Amino acid sequence: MFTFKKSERLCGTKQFAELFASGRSFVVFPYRIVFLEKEADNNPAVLFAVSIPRRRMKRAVDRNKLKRRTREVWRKNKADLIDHFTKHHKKCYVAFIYLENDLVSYQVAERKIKDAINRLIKETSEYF
RNA sequence: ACGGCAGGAGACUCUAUCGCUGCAAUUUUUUGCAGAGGAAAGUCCGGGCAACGCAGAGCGCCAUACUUCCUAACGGGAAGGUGCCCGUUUCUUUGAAACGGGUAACAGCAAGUGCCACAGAAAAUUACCGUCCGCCAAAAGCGUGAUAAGGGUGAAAACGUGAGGUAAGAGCUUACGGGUGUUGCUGGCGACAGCAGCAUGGGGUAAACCUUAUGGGUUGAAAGGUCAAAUAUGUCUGGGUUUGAGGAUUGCUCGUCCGAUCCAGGCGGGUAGACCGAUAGAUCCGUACAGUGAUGUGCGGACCAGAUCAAUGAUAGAGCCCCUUAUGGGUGACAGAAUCCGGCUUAUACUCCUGUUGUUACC
RNA sequence: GGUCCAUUCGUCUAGGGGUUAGGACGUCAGGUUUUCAUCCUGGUAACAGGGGUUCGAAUCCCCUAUGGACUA
Repeated sequence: MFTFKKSERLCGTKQFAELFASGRSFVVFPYRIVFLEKEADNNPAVLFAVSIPRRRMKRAVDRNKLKRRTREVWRKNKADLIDHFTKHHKKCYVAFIYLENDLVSYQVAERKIKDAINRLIKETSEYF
């Protein structure tokens, strides 16, 4: 249940173009969350991506560290969201874009991402 | 003992749980193994590899620059030569020699051209003051006159000192010293060194244009190849004839080719995406031999990341280290593979080693 | 990933070895005006950082930092 395989990640030019062209977004600082609901198919219900702009984090070490922290928190907390979408026979693309100029600790990131997941469930529920 | 500087080596370890990427086995969900660096960085050089120029040649452009060697190659490295700087010792007190260390874009301004601000007479066929000669009885003054010793300027001033010589002077001559070029001999593979002879007086600047020698065809894996939904409808290969408007071809020129038509043959091109390129190699470890050394050769052993919106992580505990200190708290630098190798440069907490230097204490 | 370029007052720029680095806008002070604007006078303020070549470097060369362009 706490897996995070290749099939659960957002890959390819087309998927990213679709998400950023027609997706909606909100901000839970320090993350901006972009998401797009779709009809369910055989693939996993939620596809996830994280993006750290080079403009904000100069060094590759810091960008890697943040991406790994974000993915780790997502891996541990995504279960509620997957239940929510499979129950309504939908799927969803989600991207997290980092907005802060400094590193955040694991504990802060975990609290913020939990908030973001709850907000995402609330936002998408209005359409079902 | 402590501190500074320079160089070199290492650059956190282990356990548990939950995950990620690749490979192998098992077989259809499990198991096992492996999983960032000394700089992976900057992209400053050199190569492997690949495509292109439908043959190629020249010019241009770029790079390098003491010698010999190493290397696949290099602008890298090793050993040496020369100049400069520093230290020690000896002779001696002007200085010289030996040893050790550091340093050098160290070919050529004695090939040509350019530039050398201000100051100064003059910045390179010198002439303001001065000295001498001539005109004039003399002085003052004048001169297609001679000269460059003395003066001050400047970053830099036309070999230095003594003697002779001269109207006055001057390498004009000569002795000594030192510079440059060149010839011969000796030593060295060579750069070069030593000795002897001859010539010469020649400012600096090539990280100014340039000359000489050597090297480089151009472009880089987003190169390039295979399969191939969608979409659009032509295009390629070989041979012959004719002709050259326009075009293509590496920065330019020459050259070459495309063009028109006839004959024969073929079906291809290609976006999203997938795969190859792409991870076994100028590889690593140990050892013996050759060599002053860089390095090479032989033997034995090992397999050591391979992703593609991009893996190598998170949590907890223990140890190591630091600060306060019996508790407790904190830190672990620089930094993250992207086609692969060899270098260079830059960044680097802490620990250890070597050299050098300073302070304090003791003998 | 690769290939190039740039960095000069607060801003835009000139200068390509030789005075005190020039100009415009801005800003500050004074003057003009009853006051403000305009105008006039004067001031302030810069060669990205480090090293080298040279008598002398903003300029030439090397390293570093920052910013930008092109290439799918």
